[in-house]
Amino acid sequence: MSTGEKLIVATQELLWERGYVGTSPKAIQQRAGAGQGSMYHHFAGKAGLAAAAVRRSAEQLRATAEGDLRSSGSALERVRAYLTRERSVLRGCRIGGLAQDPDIVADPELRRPLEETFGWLRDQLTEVLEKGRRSGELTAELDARATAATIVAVVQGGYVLARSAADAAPFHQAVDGLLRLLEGARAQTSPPGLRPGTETLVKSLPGRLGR
Amino acid sequence: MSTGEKLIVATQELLWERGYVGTSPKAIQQRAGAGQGSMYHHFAGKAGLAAAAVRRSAEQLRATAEGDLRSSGSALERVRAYLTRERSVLRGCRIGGLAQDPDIVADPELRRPLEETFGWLRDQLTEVLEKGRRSGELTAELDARATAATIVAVVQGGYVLARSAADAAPFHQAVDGLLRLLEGARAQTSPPGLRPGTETLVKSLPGRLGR
DNA sequence: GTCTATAACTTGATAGAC
DNA sequence: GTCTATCAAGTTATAGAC
Repeated sequence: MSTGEKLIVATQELLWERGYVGTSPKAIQQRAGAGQGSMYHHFAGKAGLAAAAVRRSAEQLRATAEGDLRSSGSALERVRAYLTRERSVLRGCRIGGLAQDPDIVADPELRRPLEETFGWLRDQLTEVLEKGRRSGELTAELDARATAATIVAVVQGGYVLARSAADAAPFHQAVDGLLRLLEGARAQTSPPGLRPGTETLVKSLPGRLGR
Repeated sequence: MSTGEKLIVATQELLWERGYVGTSPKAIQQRAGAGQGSMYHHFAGKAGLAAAAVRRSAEQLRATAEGDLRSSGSALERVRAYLTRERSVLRGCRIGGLAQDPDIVADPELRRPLEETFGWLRDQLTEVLEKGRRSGELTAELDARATAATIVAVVQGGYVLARSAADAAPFHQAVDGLLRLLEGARAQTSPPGLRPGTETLVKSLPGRLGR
C-alpha cells in the first residue's frame, strides 16, 4: 500500500474514532507510519486529507448499502435486510457521526459527501418502497419519500441512543419498533386484479403489527 | 448571575456548538468573562465543569419534553406534540450530539446524564403509548417500549440528516414519515365495550396512513 | 518522496500575588 | 474569589536537508 493510501486509511479510522476536531495530523502520521513531510507532500493539510478520507468512507458505505437494498425479495424484505445488517453499533456511523462535528459542517467540501450519501440512501429506499407500493405489497397511502427519511433517521438515531447507553440494545429496539410499524403499512387489500372477500380483510387485521 | 453560573452557561453553549473535544477552557473563560483562576476555583478542570454543564442541559431537556408529553389529548396527540415541537434543527440536540464525542462516552460521569436522559425519555413515551394501547386508541399488537425507542431515534437521526444536508427539511420529512406510520397503528377495532359493524371497519381503512 | 528541524500558537493546568 | 504569570505538551504547519 502506498504512503498516500496508508494516510487515507489512517485518517478514515481516526475520523471514525475521534471525529475531525479530535483528530490531529500528528496522530494520523503516527498511525500511518509516515512523517510530517510525507503527509504535506501528498495532501493539502489536515482538511485536504480529511476530504479524501470522507469521500472514501462515503463510497464504502454506499457499496455496503447497495448490497442490502439490491438483495432479492419483497420491498419489506429488502428494507429489513438493510436495517438488520450486522453493524458495529457502539462505534456509530462513519458518515453520520461527522455531522456533529462543527468543522465538518462548516466546510462545504467536507460536508458535501455527507449530504450526498444520505441523499443517495434516501433515494434508494424511496425507490424500493415505491416499487412495493405500486406492486400492491404496501398500502397505497404510504409516502415512500417520507418513510425513507424515517428509516435512515432511525438507524442514525439508534447509534446515538446506543452510544449514550454504552449498550447496543436501544439501537436494536428502535429498529425493531420501526419494522413493526412498517409491517403495519402492508396493503390490507390485495394487489390490483384480485378481489378479496370482506372476511379475508377482517381476518388479516389482528396480525398487522405482529412479526 | 454568579461567576459559577456564567461558567456553566458558557460551557453549555460551547458544548452544544463545538462538542467537548472542540471546547477549550480558554474559550469558556472568554465567553463567561472570567479568568483562569475563577474557573479552576469553582470547578475541577474542564471535565468537572463539563459535567455540571451536561447535567444542567439534561435537566432542561427533561423539563421541555415533560411539557410536550403531559399535554392534554390522546396518546397520538401527545406524541405528535413532542415530535412537532419547534426545534433549532440545524443546531442538533444538546444532549444527543455529545454521544458522538469520544471523550464524553469514555468518561462515565460525562456519559451518565446522556444515558439517563434518553432512558427517561423512552420511559415517558412508553407510558404514553401503553396508556393509548390499553385505552383502545392504539392497536393491541403495539410494542410500546420498542416504538418509544423508534420515536426518540427518529428525532436524533433527523438532526443528523438535517445537519448533513445543512437543511431542516430531512428532519421534518423523517418526523412526518413516522407520524404516518404511527397513525397506521391506531386500533381498527373500537375500545372494549363497543361493537362496530363491519362497514365501519372497512370504511376506516383507506385513511389509515392519511393525515 | 521522505525525513528532521523549527516556528508560532494553543491547550490544560498550577502558582502565587492581590 | 479573582487575577496574571508561567509551564510542559500538543497543534498545524513551513523549510530545507537528504
